[in-house]
Amino acid sequence: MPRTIEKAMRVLDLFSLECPEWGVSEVARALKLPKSTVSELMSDLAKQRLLSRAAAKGRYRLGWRLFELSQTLLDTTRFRIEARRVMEELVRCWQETVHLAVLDGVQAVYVEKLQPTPAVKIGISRAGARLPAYCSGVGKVLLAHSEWKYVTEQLEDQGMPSLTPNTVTTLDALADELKRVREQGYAYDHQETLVGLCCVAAPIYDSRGTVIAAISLSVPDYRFHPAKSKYTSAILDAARRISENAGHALEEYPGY
Amino acid sequence: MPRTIEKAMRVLDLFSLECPEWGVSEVARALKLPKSTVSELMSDLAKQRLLSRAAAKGRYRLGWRLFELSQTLLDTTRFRIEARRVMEELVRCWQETVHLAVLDGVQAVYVEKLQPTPAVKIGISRAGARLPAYCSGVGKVLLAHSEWKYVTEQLEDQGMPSLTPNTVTTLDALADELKRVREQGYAYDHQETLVGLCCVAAPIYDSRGTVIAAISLSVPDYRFHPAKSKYTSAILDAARRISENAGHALEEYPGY
DNA sequence: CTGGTATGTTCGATATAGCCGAATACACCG
DNA sequence: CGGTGTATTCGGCTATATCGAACATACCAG
Repeated sequence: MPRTIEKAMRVLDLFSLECPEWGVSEVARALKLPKSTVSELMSDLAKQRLLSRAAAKGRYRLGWRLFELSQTLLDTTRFRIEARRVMEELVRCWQETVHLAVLDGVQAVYVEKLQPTPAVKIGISRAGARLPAYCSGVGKVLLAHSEWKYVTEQLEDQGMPSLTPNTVTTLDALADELKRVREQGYAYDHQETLVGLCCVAAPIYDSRGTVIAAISLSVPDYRFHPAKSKYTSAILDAARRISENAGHALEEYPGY
Repeated sequence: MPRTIEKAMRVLDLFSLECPEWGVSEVARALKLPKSTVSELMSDLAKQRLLSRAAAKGRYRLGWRLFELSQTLLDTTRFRIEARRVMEELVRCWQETVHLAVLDGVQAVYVEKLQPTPAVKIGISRAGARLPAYCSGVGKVLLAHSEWKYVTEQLEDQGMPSLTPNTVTTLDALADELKRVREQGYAYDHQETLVGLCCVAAPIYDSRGTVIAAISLSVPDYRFHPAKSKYTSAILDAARRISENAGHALEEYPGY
């Protein structure tokens, strides 16, 4: 179990929107490691272009090799192109925010976020953001179709802190909820991530019938309830079209 | 000098558009390393979410952590938003391919590529692609404004293979060319990357007057020469607008 | 022009941590 | 069922990452 990789990731994880630049000493302080260790580690990360620095002894930024690798990841994620097309249509039609997410461990990673043009920004979500899956619509859809044994293990380790009063915070409650999600073929999020915000989310299947992603509509509370069923069928239809394009034969699966 | 990082990158670099999935044995064979070593390394990369695998013992794909990190890189690259706006305008106006690139070492990395809608695809370039800088328009612009000492060192190591008969292949010729680029404030690429393709490229400055990126128009040979000067002033104008938006006071620099 | 306190890098002895071969386990195929 | 192909586990060896001290710079205030 190469600890070097882990340490390297702890360094990379420091870089964020708020703190996009880090010096050796700052990192050493933040991670409580000797400066010398950090200096060598970061210089090597820079050699591999995972980090870059403007001046020869200046502070570091994230390196373009990350973008490179990320692009080959995206370019080999087939459903993304069709998903984007359908998402654009959804936004145009409903004037609400649409998310596309994949499961990574027990966390949902937003692959794409589309908003009605010059809208009020919703919450903190952005493409590339990572969020515990148990407390969002897309997340619950993804968990519902993954191995329960693994999910419990992970969540027992990581805990289930509540983001709002409505967040599911026990494994039992989550098991019930996921069962419902599987049966009905979609998931609601009633202000579980953010107070005042509701979502409907539906699974995207590939040709083997595996759930590979989830798509959701996010709508402010007051606008959501009156038209709940309309939003639901809209997101189901969108998910179905993306799945079909990915080669999925739909008839056999629930919710359609 | 942590060799672990280097090895990890050698693994990640195997993943490409053509080969997006790798098993442990395949990687071991490709890198001529013991399976056991590779197994542990890749399993750890997966723990850090730099790799992911569908099944518990299946083949690996690139992991979403890469996308996550890449997004914070992009989101902290300020000039990108304005650059994209200007690029869209360029494409609409000239109906030609536009590239945005940054320098990484002595290689150019394409940050963005825009094409006239359903056009013939130009060459192999795509966002996220990496290309030796000495043989492209954007590359020469970027090299022209970076430290010559470092450039020579690197190019002596890496060599300067020619991609077309027109490629600059000696340091002396490159020095001359870069001098010209600095003086005139833009660079031409006359079929140096790809036979039949020409470019004009111009530098993008930040508020401190540092060149942070380059933008280019790529035009088929036969269309380029008749309208060379039009394309040139178009790309200069675009670069100027992006630079200004990035806080650059333009008057003091050549080429404008 | 100091002395003080930041910064980042270099070095070498130390012990840790990653490495590799052999053994294990599982899948698939004829 | 043996014969391939996967991938993982184990443990001993040694290479290798680590850490503190020393060394460079740079900056600021007295």
